[in-house]
Amino acid sequence: MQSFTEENYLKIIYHLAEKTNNVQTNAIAEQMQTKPASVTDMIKKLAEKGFVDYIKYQGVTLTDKGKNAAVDIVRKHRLWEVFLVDKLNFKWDEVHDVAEELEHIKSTALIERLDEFLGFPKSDPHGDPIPDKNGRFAKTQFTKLIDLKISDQGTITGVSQHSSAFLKHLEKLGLTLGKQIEINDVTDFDGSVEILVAGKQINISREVAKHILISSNGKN
Amino acid sequence: MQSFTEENYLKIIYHLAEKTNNVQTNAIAEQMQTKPASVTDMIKKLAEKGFVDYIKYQGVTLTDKGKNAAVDIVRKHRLWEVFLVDKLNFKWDEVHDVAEELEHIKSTALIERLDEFLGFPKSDPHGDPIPDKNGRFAKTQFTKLIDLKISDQGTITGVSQHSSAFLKHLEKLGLTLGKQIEINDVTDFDGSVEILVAGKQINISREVAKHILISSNGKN
DNA sequence: TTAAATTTTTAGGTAAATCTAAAAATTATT
DNA sequence: AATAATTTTTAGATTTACCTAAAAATTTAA
Ligand SMILES: [Mn+2]
Ligand SMILES: [Mn+2]
Ligand SMILES: [Mn+2]
Ligand SMILES: [Mn+2]
Repeated sequence: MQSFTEENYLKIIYHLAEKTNNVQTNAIAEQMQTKPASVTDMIKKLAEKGFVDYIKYQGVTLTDKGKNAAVDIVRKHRLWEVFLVDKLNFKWDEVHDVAEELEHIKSTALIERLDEFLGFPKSDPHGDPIPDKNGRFAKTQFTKLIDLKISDQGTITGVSQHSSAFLKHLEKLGLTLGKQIEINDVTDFDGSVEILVAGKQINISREVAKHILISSNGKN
Repeated sequence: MQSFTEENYLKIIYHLAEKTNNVQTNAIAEQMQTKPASVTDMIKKLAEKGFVDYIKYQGVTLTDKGKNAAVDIVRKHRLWEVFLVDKLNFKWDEVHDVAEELEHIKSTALIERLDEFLGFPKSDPHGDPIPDKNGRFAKTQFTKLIDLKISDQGTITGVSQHSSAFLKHLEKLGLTLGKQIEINDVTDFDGSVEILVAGKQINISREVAKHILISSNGKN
């Protein structure tokens, strides 16, 4: 059984490992909003407990045990987010912080019954996949909207940024999960993208386009 | 904002204060499963923060601020218990420990929406009243089953013991909330009570009868 | 391939919540 | 009222998760 803090470290290491194999001390510190020295302390502890493999100065990688623990927390986080949106009418930009707390509740029975109550959802309100109780989930292959070419079409199926500000902005633009879009033009001046969504033509910045994930379903 | 630990102290002091006005250090220590010396430390802290009035060697009483904080935690605890039983099909003997964790989640929006989702329940699975968002609730007046006389009738509306062992035992005997009972006899030998419930005559020990709460609705 | 910049670790300390052992105050009993 | 028993507090440590400052290792750049 891990502490609240250890769980947060494991989850953050897990997410960072999606990008780079060896996760650096500084990267963890930044995510945990703490100092590198504190991270080193915790890393040693996690290594001792068998959650990570650690070589001094070389960063960490999760062991199987560590990966399982991390995926379990991710599963809880995302299931609670579904609960908040589907059952309690939270908006997709309001759920993250509460889920950060709820994910640490320790009860296998609770999370399995919650999963059932929600109808075994496959993805959370931000389009992220929800691991099943064995930790398995489909690693969906998304394209970033920014990488599409003119006249490409697709469906919005995820976002790679979960800040409330970003999500509220998307909401206002009508760019929510499931929406069909088509690329009309890319502005020379600032690289902003003209897209067609729900019959309307709108312009979104490069920064926004970078964080919208599309499942392509048309002429490539 | 109080810590997890402070919240537990406040809740326990609140419950102990339902019996005696001045709550003793040792009583708190027993409930918190900790040592009296630790309790003294925490009491000082709570007094400094204005949650309790404290006179050395005289025990503590909650201030209004402390009472409000405690009632808020009780409200959360009981609402989560309702959620677990009504929505996730937990049994009434399975909910307490999980609710002990859930009660510390800090989000006013969450608890208000949960309350609404549950239909603003007035009592929890053990018959305990749920404070509204202003901390108000009816202090229901119960009689202990043990205090009833032969031929008295009533409805089971609560229990004053929440251990899983006790609740499972009641379940097996068919003594659940809402059940009508009538006192048939009190055994001279061991003080055990013969009661009529759902057409059947059963015998319950004094110990069990002490912890069943009845709202009388018949010949007194 | 040195020197500079960056990253990471060590050393030494703090604050919160706990503990044990012993001292002090209160309450109960003779 | 004196003594015994109980309750409560103090003193001094421990553990966890932090911190700052400085040293050490690694990486990058000249
Ligand atoms: Mn989230
Ligand atoms: Mn999410
Ligand atoms: Mn309970
Ligand atoms: Mn209850």
